[in-house]
Order: sequence, then C-alpha cells, then structure tokens
Amino acid sequence: MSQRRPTMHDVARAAGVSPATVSRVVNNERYVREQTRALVESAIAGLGFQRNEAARALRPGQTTETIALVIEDLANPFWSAVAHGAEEVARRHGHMVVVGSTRGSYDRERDLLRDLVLRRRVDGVLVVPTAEAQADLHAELSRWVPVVFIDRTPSGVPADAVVLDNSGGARRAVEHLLTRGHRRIAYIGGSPKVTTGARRLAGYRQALKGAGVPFDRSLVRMNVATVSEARAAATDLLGGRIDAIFADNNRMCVGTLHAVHDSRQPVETAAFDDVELADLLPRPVTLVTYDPTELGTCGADMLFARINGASGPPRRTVLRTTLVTRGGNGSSPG
Amino acid sequence: MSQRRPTMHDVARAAGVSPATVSRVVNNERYVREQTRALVESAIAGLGFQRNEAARALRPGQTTETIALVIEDLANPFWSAVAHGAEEVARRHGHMVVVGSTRGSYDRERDLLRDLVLRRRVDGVLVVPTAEAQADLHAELSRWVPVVFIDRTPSGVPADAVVLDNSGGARRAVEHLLTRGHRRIAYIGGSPKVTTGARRLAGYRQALKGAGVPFDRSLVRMNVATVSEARAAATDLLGGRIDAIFADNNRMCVGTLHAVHDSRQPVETAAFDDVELADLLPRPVTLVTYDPTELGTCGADMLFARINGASGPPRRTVLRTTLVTRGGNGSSPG
DNA sequence: TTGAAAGCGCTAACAT
DNA sequence: ATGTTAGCGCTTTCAA
Repeated sequence: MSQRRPTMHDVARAAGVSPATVSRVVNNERYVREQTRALVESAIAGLGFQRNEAARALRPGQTTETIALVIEDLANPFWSAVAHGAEEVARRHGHMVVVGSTRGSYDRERDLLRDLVLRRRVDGVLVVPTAEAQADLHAELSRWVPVVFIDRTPSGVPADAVVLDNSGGARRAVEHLLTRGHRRIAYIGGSPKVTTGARRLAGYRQALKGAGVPFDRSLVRMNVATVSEARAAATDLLGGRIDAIFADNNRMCVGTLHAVHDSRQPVETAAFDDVELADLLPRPVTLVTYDPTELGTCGADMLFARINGASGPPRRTVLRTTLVTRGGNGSSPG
Repeated sequence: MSQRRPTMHDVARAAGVSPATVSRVVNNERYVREQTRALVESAIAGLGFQRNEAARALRPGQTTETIALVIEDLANPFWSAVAHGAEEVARRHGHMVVVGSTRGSYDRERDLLRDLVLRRRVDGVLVVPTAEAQADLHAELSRWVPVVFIDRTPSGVPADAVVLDNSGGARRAVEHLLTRGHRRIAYIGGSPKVTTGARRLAGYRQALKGAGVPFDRSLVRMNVATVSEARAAATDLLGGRIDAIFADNNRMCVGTLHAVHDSRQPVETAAFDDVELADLLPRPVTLVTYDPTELGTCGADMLFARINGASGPPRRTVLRTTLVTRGGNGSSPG
C-alpha cells in the first residue's frame, strides 16, 4: 500500500524544469511555451503523476472541490433522489459530494456540519435541517461557506432555499378528498416542528375550513416517524369512523396503504410525495407529486452560484407540485 | 465568507505554549501535563479552533478519514440502501463517505476512482464495478488503497468482495414458477457482462434444466437497462405465449409489473430484489429478497478491516437470499 | 514534559 | 516564459 507517489518535484526533475512550471501546466495557465508544456506533460504521463489535492487545498483561498450534502436518511428513496440530483450538478462543476445522514437528530446534524465545514472545509453545503435546527449553528456556518437549505428552512434565518409548495399541495389533495364526498379525513404526519410538516398540516386545515368541515383534533396523528409507526397509527384511526386518510410523506403513505389494505375498509388514501407501484394498486391513491431530483439540482445550482461568487439577498425557490391519482381501475400511466 | 480561521499557532500563542504542544493535546497524546492540557483546551474553546484536515492529511502516512463509494446510481433505492449501510459503518469509524454514481459507464467509473484514490487520496474504496470493468484499473488502484467490491466482482481479479447468491436465488425463484405449473418462463435482464446478470441467467437456466424444460432463446431479453425499457420488453414478450416472467432486478421488476398489469393476462411475475408495495398488489409476485443495506455494511466492515491493517488473501462474502411471495390475496406481512 | 525546526506537496508573488 | 522563494497548517523528530 501507500508507497511514495510522484510529486511535482519529481515531474519537474524528470522534465528538467522547475516545480512552478509544472504547476502552471497542471493548472492550464498561460505563459508556458508549447514545447515546455509538451515536455512536462510527457513527464507527467511517464510518472503517472496526479496532483495531491490535500496539498493544493492547504493554500489559503483554495477550494476543496467538494460540497457536502447533509440529509435525513439516504435509505429513503425520496432523499436519495435529492442526492442524485445534487451529485449530477456537482459533477458538472467538477466537485465531489460528501453525504451524511442526520436520521433526524439535531446533534448529528451539528456534528456533521461542523466537521464538514470547519475541519474538512468543503466549498459549500446543502442541508435538510432537522426539526430543532437552531439559527445559531446555521448562522455560524454561513460565515465560512455558502449554505443552501433543501426542502425545509430553519425558522428565522433568511437563507437560500429550495422548498416545495407544501401547504398548497396538501390543501389541494385534501380538497380532492372533500370533493369526492369524504368528510372525516384523518391526518398522519411527522414532527410538527419540521416546517414541511407544519405547512402541510396548515394546508389540510385550510382545505377543511374551505369546505366548512370542522377541524377534529382526534383525527390527527403527529410525530409519526417510520413506516411501521404510520401503519400502527393508521390502523388505530381505522378503528374509528373515518372516510379517508391524508399522509404527510412517502413513509407515512406506505404505512397507511398497508393499514388500509389490511382493514379492508373503503377508506381512501391521499399523500404527499410519490410512491413507486402506487399506480398498480387496486384502489386509487391521490398523490401530491413533484420531482425530488429537482430539489437536489435546484439546490446545487443555487449553491454553485454562491460558490462562484454570486452575492445578493437570500433566494428562495418554491417548486410546484402536481396532484395525481394513481391506481384504482384502469391501466397505469407513465 | 472565508475569513481567517484560528490555527494551531493562534491557539499556541493564546495558551502560551508551542504549536507542538497544541498538536499533542488535539491528538490526545501522552506527555502533556494535565495543567497544560487544560490551558490549551480552554484556548481551543475560546478561539473556536478546529483543526484543518487538509493540512493534517498532507503529511505522509496520514489519512483523510474519508472513504469513497462508487455505485451505479444513487437514485435507485437498492443502491441508496447500500450507500446507507456503508455510511453507518463509516461513521462508526469516524470517516466521511464521498459518493459517486457511474450510471453504468466505465469511463465514469475510471475517472471517479482515479480522482478519489490518486488525487483526493481517500483511505479506501467501495465499488460496484461496471460491466466492462478492467482488471488493470482495479489492480492499479489496489496498489494505493484497499478496495472492496460490492454486489459484483470484476472478472479475473481476486479481491475482497461482498456478493449475493445470484445463481441460487434466481434458480429458486424460477423453480418456484415451475412448481406452479409454468413452463414458458421469460427472462428480462440487464447486461450479461455484469457478473450478477450472468449468474442470475445461469440460475434461470439451471432451474429450467432441472425441470426438463428446454431453454428457449426467444424468451430472453437482455441488455434492458431502465424501467421503461423493461416495460417495453415485457409488453413485447406478452404478445407471444408465455406463462411467467422472471425479472433480473428491481428496475426490471417494476417495468414488468406494469406491463403485466396493462396486458391483463394471467402471467405471473418473479424477480430478483425487493420492491416496496409489492405486497399490496392484487397479483402475487415472487421475489428473491435480502437486505441491501447489508451489502453496504458488510463491504464497509471488510474495507475498514483492511484500512486498519488486516492482511491475508482476498475475502469473499456471499449473502444469502430469501424467496418470498408478496401480494395476491390475503393481508400484507411486515 | 515541552519547544524548535524541518518539511509534507503545492501555489503565488516576485524576479529574471 | 521560467525559476526562486516563501509559506499554507500541521506533525514529528530531535534536543532540552
């Protein structure tokens, strides 16, 4: 393992030039005679030289050519789509992506971000803040590198962000359920401290209000985190008298679909996010869809704009959502 | 942005000691008087000092505390589960994970690996090799850092690897279809150059042979890469006379399920990998399941063993698969 | 137990 | 157009 690798000095010696010239060639700078460049390049090829990035990054003002992506859980297809989008954009900018999952823990978010920004000195950060996100941490980090928030925004910090139309999307989904004659519509959601959760719940309430249906606290289950918890919550709700369930996100949706399936009750499901194979289910599911990859690409685009020096006030992009009904009878679309 | 951050020199000055002593404290070395340590630690806290990792990594023999994960496509839930497993293990070892998607392109695999190993000098690499993986590249990289292959192995290179029981899993799935009376069983798969694809096809043929069913080339569709391609291939197959379809992996499976659904023919589906919501489908699907996260954790465990100096011949772990039937009538399991 | 000093591989003035 | 030189921030002998 780890034998000595050729350095610029080795290349310089082999080519009979100075290290500075090698550096110029490697960095494609001007003021290098074509002949010299060729000489150096063949020495580089001959020795198999590859610049040591740690050494380059050490110099002040230099970059690490790396961005960080701190998300909730890489195993959730939703977040991995975001990661994929971010990675594509990063590649186009010649950057690598370091990923870290917070699993919803604020401590982990803090530790990860501190490590990435303060120690490893990434060039920028894409972050999905956890519920308890504190303004201090993000303000501190923003002093060093550009930070772009994805999907959620920490409360009180004006910052670059890409988010969804959460309340609008949820509202339209619930309105759809109301239109179909449902009145007792339950809600299963995650932490109300997460901005997305709060906004989606707000959309739910707006829809009810618009239809003159009183808000019933007993039909709402918050702080549900996993598929199995959602399934349990839905099963519990199905024990009472309900017409439909609106699920906060794709994990809640899967859990709810299982519970409804098991109950064999004619309860309709609607949810935020899309779920694969939903279109093949025997019963219709109404979904608030959008392209999660876009959250990643949009966020990364904003981040690289800042990395490349864009100044100005915080930008906020709101991605539109589309209401679709999948499954039920009929054939499956795209 | 990027103001000057405190260095060890700053800490040393603040604490009235030498930089060497600060280094000793930061690295938790012996030979530091308790009193001095406390002094330095308070200076560190006071200044908010965080060691510059690039500077540390520069010294020979030092590590970057980073591993690379080069996979096919982060957007595929299967691979993101692998990534998640790898990330968990990496965290336990105090390492960050840099991810790169190859999208099945050998050129991208080469570029990514070269960059990560030769330039950024990660401490180790987890890689899912592409089809055309060449022994040279992997041999070259193995000279510098430990490399562990996940899911597939490049042909001809004895190396650490974690793989699945591909032929056994596929064989049992197809045997299951045969037991249920099906004879004309189609096969939809990816590139036969990928070891997993080749092994799964082999398992399919073994099963047919065992049942005395002749192998029919016209029932096999290879080089299918995406969900929509799989759907098209399955639709095409459904135009002929077939009893069942075996799909190579989760992408093929989803495409096939769509096609079968649309055709309204009583054709049964079996597939490698698991798919969420399969258990809620009206028709049964037989799946060769296993825990993809384990591919990541196992691979990372092997990698860190090497990083921490384990020597000896290449190890190869084969993960068992479980045949399950999901969906159809009845209620849904876990 | 602590400090002085050298140097990791690279870049950027500055000089030529 | 090219070379010289002085660090970047850290670790590590070696000496005290």
